[in-house]
Amino acid sequence: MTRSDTLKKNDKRYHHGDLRDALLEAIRMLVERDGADNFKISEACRIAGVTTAAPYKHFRDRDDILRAVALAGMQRFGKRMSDASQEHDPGMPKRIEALGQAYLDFAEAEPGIFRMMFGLSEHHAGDPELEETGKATTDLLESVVAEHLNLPPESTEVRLRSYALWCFVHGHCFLRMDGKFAEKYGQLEETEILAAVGKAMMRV
Amino acid sequence: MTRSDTLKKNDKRYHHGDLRDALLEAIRMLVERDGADNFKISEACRIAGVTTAAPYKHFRDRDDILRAVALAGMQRFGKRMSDASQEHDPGMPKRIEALGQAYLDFAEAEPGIFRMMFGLSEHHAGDPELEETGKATTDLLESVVAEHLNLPPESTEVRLRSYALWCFVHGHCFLRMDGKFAEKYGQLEETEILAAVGKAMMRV
DNA sequence: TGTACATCAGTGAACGCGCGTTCACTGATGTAC
DNA sequence: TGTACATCAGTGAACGCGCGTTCACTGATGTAC
Repeated sequence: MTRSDTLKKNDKRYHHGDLRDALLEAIRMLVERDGADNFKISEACRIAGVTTAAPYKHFRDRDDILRAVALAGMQRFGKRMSDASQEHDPGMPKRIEALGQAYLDFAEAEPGIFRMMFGLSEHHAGDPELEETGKATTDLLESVVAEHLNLPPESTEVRLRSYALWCFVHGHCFLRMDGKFAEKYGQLEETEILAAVGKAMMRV
Repeated sequence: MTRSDTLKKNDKRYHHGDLRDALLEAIRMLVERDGADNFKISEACRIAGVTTAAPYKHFRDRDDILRAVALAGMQRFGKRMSDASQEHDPGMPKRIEALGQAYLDFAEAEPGIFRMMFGLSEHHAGDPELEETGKATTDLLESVVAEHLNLPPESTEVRLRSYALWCFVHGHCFLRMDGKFAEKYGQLEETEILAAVGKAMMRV
C-alpha cells in the first residue's frame, strides 16, 4: 500500500508524498485515453493535485516521463507473462497457451501502453534498461518453447518457432486493437482460432 | 504526370495548380519522418510553397488531411497487393508468397503510413471509404487462399487460414519496424523464416 | 525533550513558442457573349 | 477575336490557445546536538 492510498481525498498537504507514482499512474491512464503522443503533463498534474512545475522535481522532461511510463508497463507485462508461465508445470503444452493468453490479455487491458511499449520513438532506441526488460520476456518465451520441443533454447529451431509464434500473437493483438478482427469475426471464435493456429505452429 | 511536375522549381505563380496532391505528398513524407500525430501542416505548406491558409481551400481541417493521406496510402497498398497477385497465375502457391512479400515491402517502404493506416484514431472509425478500401485487400487475400486450398472463399477454413496468415505477416511487420526482429535475427534469415512459416500455415 | 538548521518537494506565476485556423482581400483563369 | 465578368485558389496577417518548461520562493520534514 503506497502512502497516497492512506490519505483522504481532500487531505491537502504541501508534500504529496508519492508524487512520482501518482504521476505515473495518471499518465498511464492518459496514455490509454489519448495515446503516447497526445497526453498532457498538465492534465496529469491536475489529476495528481499538484502544480505543473512539480513533475520536474522527479523527471527531467516529457521524454523522461514517457520512458518511465513505458518501463513500468513493460515490467507489469513481464510479470504477467512470468506469472502465467508459472501456473503450469514445466514441459506442459498449456504453458505456451498461457503465455499467449497473457500476451493477449495485457494488450486488451492496456492497449495504449502496449502500443507505446513497442512503438517508442528513436529517442528511446537503445535504452539498455528498456531493452533488457523486453528481452527478459522473449527469453521466457524461448525457454518455454524449448521445453515443449525438448530442444536447447539457443537452437535455431526454437528461436524460429518462438519468433513465428510471437509474430502471430503480436499481429492478432494489433489487428484486434485496430478493429480489423472485429470487422470480420465474432468475438466467440477467438480462442479457437488461436488454439488451432498455435497447435499448427508447434507441430513437430 | 501531374501538372506540378511540368513546372520549374522557382516558377512562382499565384495558382499552384496541383496543391491538393502536392500537400498530400508533402504530408506523406512528414508522416514518415514525424508520425501521424506529429506532422505540422505549416511544414507541409512550406514544402509546397504556399501560405499556411492555403490548405483550407482543399481540406476541412487537420483530421480531414489525415484521412486523405491515409486513404491514398491504402490505395497504394491495395494496388501493390493486387499487382503482386497478378504476377502469378491463379492457383499457384507463389501467389500467396507474392502477397506476403508485397505486404512486407510496403511496410518497409512506408512504415509511417503503414502504421497510420492501421492505427487511425476513433475520429475515422467507421469511415465507409476507408473501410471499403481496406476490405478490398483482405478480400483479395481470401480469394487467393481459397484458390490455393481449392475451397470456397466464404468457407470458415479459408477465412481462418487467411486471418492466421494475416496475423503472422502483420505481426512480423510491426516487430521489424519496432526493431524487435533486428535485435534477435540477422536480416539474412528473413525470407527463410517467412517461407517456412507460410508453408506450415498452409499445410492442408 | 527541545531547538536550530539543512534539505528539497511543491508553489505560483510567467515565459516563450509554435501551431491550427480564420478573415478580408487579391489576382489568375475560364467562359459567356 | 476581344472584352466583361464570375469564380475561387492562394495571400498576408493576425488571433487564440494551450502546453512544456523555468525560476525564485516557501514550508514541511527529518536530523544533529
